[in-house]
Amino acid sequence: MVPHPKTSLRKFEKSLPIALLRSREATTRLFKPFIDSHDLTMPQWRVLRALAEAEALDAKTLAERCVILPPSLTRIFRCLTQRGLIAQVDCTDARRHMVRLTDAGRRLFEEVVEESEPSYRRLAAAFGAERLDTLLDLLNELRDTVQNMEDTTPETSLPPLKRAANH
Amino acid sequence: MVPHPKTSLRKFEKSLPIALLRSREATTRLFKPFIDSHDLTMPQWRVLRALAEAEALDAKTLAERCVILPPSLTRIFRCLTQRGLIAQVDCTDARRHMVRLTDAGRRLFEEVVEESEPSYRRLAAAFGAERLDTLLDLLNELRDTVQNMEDTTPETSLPPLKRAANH
DNA sequence: TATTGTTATACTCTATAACTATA
DNA sequence: TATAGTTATAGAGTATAACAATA
Repeated sequence: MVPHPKTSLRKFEKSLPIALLRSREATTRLFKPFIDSHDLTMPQWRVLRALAEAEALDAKTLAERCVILPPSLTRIFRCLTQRGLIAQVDCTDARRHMVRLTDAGRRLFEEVVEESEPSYRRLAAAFGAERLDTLLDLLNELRDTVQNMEDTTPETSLPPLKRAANH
Repeated sequence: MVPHPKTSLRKFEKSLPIALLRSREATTRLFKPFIDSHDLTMPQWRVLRALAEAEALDAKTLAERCVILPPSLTRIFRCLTQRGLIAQVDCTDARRHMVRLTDAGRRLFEEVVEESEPSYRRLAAAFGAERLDTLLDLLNELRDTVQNMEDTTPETSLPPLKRAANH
C-alpha cells in the first residue's frame, strides 16, 4: 500500500504556473544531459542559443529573451568570454555590451544541437509534431497576452501591495 | 535606432524548453505579487497548493508534484511548520514524513486564491478560456510523454555520457 | 538490502540596491 | 535626466553525496 492519495489531482494540474514548471522540468530532464556534458549551465546555453540566431545581441535583449537577470548575465558573459565562446562587438552606443558567438562558440552550439537532435525527434514523434507546434504557438501567445495585459493595465488595478520578495 | 535585431526570432521561439521558461516567467510575474505579499516563496506556495487538494501527502510525492528536491523540501517543511501553516501527520510507515495543511494554512491558501482570482479571470478572458484549457492539457500530456519515453527507453540509448552537472 | 528523508556542502541563480559610465 | 550595465550582497534554489532510520 502506497500512501499517495491520487484524489483531486485534476485541480492541481489545472494550475498554469505549476503545469508550465512541471512540463519544463520534464523536457529539461530530457535535454540537460547534452548541455551538462559540455560543461554548460542552462542559462549559458540559452545565451548561446539566442546568439546562434542573431549576428550580435546586447545584454538587455539577451536578458529579456533568455530570462536572465542583468547581474547573472554579467557573470555569464565573463565565463563564456573566458572560454572563448563569445566575444564583444563594438557598438555605436558605448553603454551597450554587444556580444556575438565566436567560431568556437558556433561549433559548440552546433555540436550540442546535433547530439540532442535524436531525442528531440523521438519526442516529436511520440507527442506528435503538429501538437508540438500547437503547443509552442500557444506558449508564445500566452506570453504575448500577459505582456499586453501588463501594458494596458493601469497600475492601480494591479496586485494589492507589492512588497519586497523573500521577506 | 534600437540595436535589437529581430531577425530569425522564430527559431528561438521554437525551442520548447525556452518557450516553457518564458511563458512561465510571464505567468509567474502575474501571480507572484500575491504570493510575495503573504511572505511565501513560489516553492512554498506550490506545497500549500498541493496540500490544499489532498488530505495529507508525504515528502516524496510533494517533491515530485511540486518539482522540489528533497533537501529543499526539508527546509520548506521546517519553515511552514514554524509558521503553523502545515503539521506532521502520523503514518504507518515511520520513514515517511506526511504533512497536512493546518486551519491557518488553509485560510492562507484560500486568501491567496481569492486575491489572485481577478487576475486569473482577466488572463482567461484575454487568452480565451478554451485555449487555456487546451494549453493545460497539452502541457500535462507533454509531461506524460516524456515520462513514458524515459520509462520505455533502454539506458543505452540515452545521452552520451551523463557527467556531473555544473562542473 | 532497499527506501525515505535529513544533513552537509558547494555552487548557481534570484533579487534588489547602489554605483559608474554614457547618452 | 534617463538608460545600460556592473558591482555588491543577501537569500533561496539546485544538485550531489553521505548518513540515519525504517521497512
